[in-house]
Amino acid sequence: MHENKFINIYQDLSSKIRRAILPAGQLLPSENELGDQYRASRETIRKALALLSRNGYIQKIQGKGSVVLDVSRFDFPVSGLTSFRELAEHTGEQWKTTVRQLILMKPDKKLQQLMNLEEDQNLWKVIRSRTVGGETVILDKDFLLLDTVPMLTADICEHSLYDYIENELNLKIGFAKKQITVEEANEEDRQYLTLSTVSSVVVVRSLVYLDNTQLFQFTESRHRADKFRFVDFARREHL
Amino acid sequence: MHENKFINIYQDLSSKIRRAILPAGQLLPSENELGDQYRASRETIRKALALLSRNGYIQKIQGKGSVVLDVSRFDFPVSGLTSFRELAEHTGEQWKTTVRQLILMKPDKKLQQLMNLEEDQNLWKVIRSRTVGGETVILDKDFLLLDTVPMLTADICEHSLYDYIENELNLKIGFAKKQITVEEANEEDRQYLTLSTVSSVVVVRSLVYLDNTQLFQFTESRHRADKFRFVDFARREHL
DNA sequence: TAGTGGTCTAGACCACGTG
DNA sequence: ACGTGGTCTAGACCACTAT
Repeated sequence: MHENKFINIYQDLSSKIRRAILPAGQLLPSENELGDQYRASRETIRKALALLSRNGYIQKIQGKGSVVLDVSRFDFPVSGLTSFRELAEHTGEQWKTTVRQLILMKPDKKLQQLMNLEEDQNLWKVIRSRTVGGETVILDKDFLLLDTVPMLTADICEHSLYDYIENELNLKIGFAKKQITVEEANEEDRQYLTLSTVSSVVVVRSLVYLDNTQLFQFTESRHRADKFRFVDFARREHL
Repeated sequence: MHENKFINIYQDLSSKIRRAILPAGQLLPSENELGDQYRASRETIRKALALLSRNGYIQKIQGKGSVVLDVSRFDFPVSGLTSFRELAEHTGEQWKTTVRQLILMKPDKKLQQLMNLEEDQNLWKVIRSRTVGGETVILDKDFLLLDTVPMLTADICEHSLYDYIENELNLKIGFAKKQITVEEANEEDRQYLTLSTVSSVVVVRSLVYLDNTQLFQFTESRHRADKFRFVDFARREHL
C-alpha cells in the first residue's frame, strides 16, 4: 500500500486493466463515480487517470469518458530508465550476468568532457556481459562517480547495481538522457559478444542524473543488433 | 497565445530556459511567486511545472525549488509522435521528399492481422523516400484507412501528410505504439536507399491511433543504420 | 523557524458528446 | 438538457531543506 492516494488508485485501476477485469474498449466509471468509489476528490482521481493515460492504459475522450486501451500484447517499454534486471524479471527469461572488469580509474579526455569531470576525479569502471540461451548478446560499460558510490563489489554488479544504488546507498535517481545509434562492432564487442555473422551493434549511451540534478553515471550498453528491440508508447502533444 | 493558462505559462518558461534567460543551474521562482507573477493559482503553476519537468527543462527538489536543467545541446527527441517534416524543420537541414508510390489497395493477410482489418477494407499505400545531401537515407511506407482518409494526392504526401490529416481533415491523433528493430536491408531498400557499404537498416514500425482510439495508420520507416539516431529524455518513475 | 514543493479537497465554470 | 472530461481557484495540511 503506497502512501499516496492517487498512486494507489492508479495501481488498482492499472492492475484491473492488465487482468482484464476492466476489459479493453469499455469505459471507465466517470470521474465523479470513481471519486465516490475511492472516497477521493475529483482532482485526485484525475491525477491517477493522467498516469494511466501517460502509460497507455486509457484514452480520455471529452464529453464521453475514459476508454480502456488494449494493453495485452504490449511488449515492455525500454523507456523510463528500466534496468537490465527489472527487464529480465519482467520477461521471465533466464539471463546471466558476468562481470568482466571492475576497476577504479581516472577519466580520460573523452569522459572528462562527456561527464564534465575534473581529471583527478575517481571513477568506477564496470564491464558486464549478459548471456541468454548460451549467447552473450549485451555488453554494458558503466562509469560511476566514486564520490557518489564509495563502495562497489563484483557481487553487487552481478546482482543489481540499481538495487544497490537506490536501496542500499539510498540515492534517488532522477532522470537520464539517452541516445541510440547503430555502429560497427569493435574489438571489445568481438571479444565478449557472440557475434557469428552479425557485424553491427546497437549502442545505447546514457547520462544518468540523481534527484538533485547531479550527474553520477555514464553507461554504454551495446546490444547485438539482431537481439535489440525498443518498444514505446507515445502520446501526441497538442500544445 | 494559447487558450489554456498553464500551457501559456509552460511556453513562456520553456522559451526563457531555451534562450538562457533562465540559465541552467539556477532556481526558478517559487511556485507562490510564479502564481503572483502570472496571476494564477498554485495548482495551475504546478501543471505548467509538471510539463517542464516531463520535457526535461527542470528538476523539482522538495523543500528547495525547481532547478533549471541544461537543455542546450539537447538533440531533438524522436519521441512524441513527431513527423518527418517537423523534425526536418527543427534541424533546419535541406530535406527532399519523393513520392515513390501512391495506390489504393486491399490489405494482405499480414496487414489484416496487424491492423485488425476486414479483407475488403480499402487502404492507401504510400511509399516515400527522404533525401539529404544527395543521399537517400529514409524510406517510409504508410498504410492509411480509406475510411478515415477519403482523399489523398501525391502533392499532399510530398508536402506533409500529418498537416493534411490534422489541419485539413481535422482528425486528432491520439497516440502511437512504436517498435524499433535493426534488420538486413531488403530488395526494396536497395532499390530506393543509397546504401553503398551499409547493409542494415533501422526499422521503426508504428501503429497510429486517433483521439477516439480508432487505429487508422500503420507506418514502417526504414532508416539507413548509420544515419539513424534516437534521443530520449527519461524520468525515473517512483511508484 | 520559515520557506519550499507534494498532496488533497470542494467548488466553480467551460467545452464537448449524446440523447 | 444532461453527463462527461478540461481548466482554474483558494485553501488546507504535510514533508523536506535551509538557517
